[in-house]
Amino acid sequence: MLDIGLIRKDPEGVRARLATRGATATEGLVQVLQADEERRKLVGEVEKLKSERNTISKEIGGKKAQGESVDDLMAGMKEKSDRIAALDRQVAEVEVQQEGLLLSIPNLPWEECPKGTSPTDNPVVSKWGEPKKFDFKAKDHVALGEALGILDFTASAKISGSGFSVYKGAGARLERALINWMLNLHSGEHGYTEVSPPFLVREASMVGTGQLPKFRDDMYAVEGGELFLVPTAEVPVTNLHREEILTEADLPKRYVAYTPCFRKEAGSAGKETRGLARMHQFDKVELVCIEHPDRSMKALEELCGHAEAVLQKLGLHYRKIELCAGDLGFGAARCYDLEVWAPGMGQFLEVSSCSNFRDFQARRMGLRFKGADGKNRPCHTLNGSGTALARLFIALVETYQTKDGKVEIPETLWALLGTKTIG
RNA sequence: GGACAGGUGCCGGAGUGGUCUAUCGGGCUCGCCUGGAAAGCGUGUGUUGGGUAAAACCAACCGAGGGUUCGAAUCCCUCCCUGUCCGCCA
Repeated sequence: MLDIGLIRKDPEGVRARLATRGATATEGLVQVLQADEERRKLVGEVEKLKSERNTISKEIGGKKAQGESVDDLMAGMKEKSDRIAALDRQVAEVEVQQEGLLLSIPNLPWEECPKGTSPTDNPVVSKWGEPKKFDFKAKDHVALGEALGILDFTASAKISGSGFSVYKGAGARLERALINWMLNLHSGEHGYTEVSPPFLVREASMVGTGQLPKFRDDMYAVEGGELFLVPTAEVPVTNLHREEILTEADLPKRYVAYTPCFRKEAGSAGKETRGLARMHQFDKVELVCIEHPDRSMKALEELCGHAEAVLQKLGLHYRKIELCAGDLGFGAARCYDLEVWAPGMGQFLEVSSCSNFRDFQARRMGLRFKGADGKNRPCHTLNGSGTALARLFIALVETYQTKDGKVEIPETLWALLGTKTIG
């Protein structure tokens, strides 16, 4: 959520920065300013009346206590109260309107965000490793996995339909080993506190991180309740400190959490849907950081480095790209994507998205810290996948496949997996 | 799911219609005192919105939302949460 004070103070500056996201990003700006002006006018009016009412009510109390007549004071009080009630209703109405508009306006891109309007404008920041070369025709993970009996798409389709997966045997164990290994890495070596959060969250939490109200169609809602299945651990974990005022000494807060992620993926049918690449349910280990505004850009580099460490330790070729303003997610001010090379599919797959939201989410969830000057300011929040499973699984089995259809597992996972080779 | 008891400030804990400007105690801040500390004394101590150059000042907030009233922490309704017991259950 943008700061209404900033919009009021510099509407043209805000408009110009939002416009770098694309033409539709500035929708609602005019209306939100109108609502703000209307709201302040009404509030001024009603508070003056309330002040008068408070004064007279006290006088009535005092006179009654001394047995004096209060008839003259009572005259007109009912009308005043009715007028206040009517104005209060108007204020509430305008507030709801203003809040709704503010919640639907995306974040301001970082001042130095790459310009651009589509994914093709995203600059490649760096590459790590080399694409794996084979002296045979590399299979994709679907062919490999089904032949090895570690993936069963027939079963998952039967149980739940398309967009779901069944891992079996060494496949299931590999999934679990990867989750454990990543949690151990981030909590043990990168200084994150491990959290195991709820997988169902209330609407307010989804509003806090920005999924709602705008992206309701992408979320799974529990029938009859107001709970939603988490689309990412970012939601429950960032909301750990919702409506809190932290001290500067509390910052940074770093959390790592494993959760399954549930996404409807509405409108993405047919794109990248082969095998495990796009699921309605997938596992993910997520990194979350709550930081001081002065340090959040540095924290983004660190957090992204922690995600990169996963790919490096597994010896997987990947590239790091920075999203241009036009490709930035709704709440992000700056974002890096990590894309791992899947040699069987012959393409890069996004396994991590590391974003700095600055104060956008913090404003929505009332997450503040008390500064040295005693003033409360919104914290900055960041998160990044560290990393997403399914696609990591794809890259791993496709990269380490052998000519005879086996998979040779990197040494880092041997102990947790209990074997060096699958097949 | 059922019954009962609760939810007040940083913490404990009063307050059942009117100077509540939320008693009191503890904690913490700053100051005095002291060689230094403790004790003691004094002082201050929330959030949000409006307002202002900044203040002053004003309004709202006693779990949340409605209602009654000139006036609500207090009375009424709905909901949420916590505790205890019962039921159910991994």
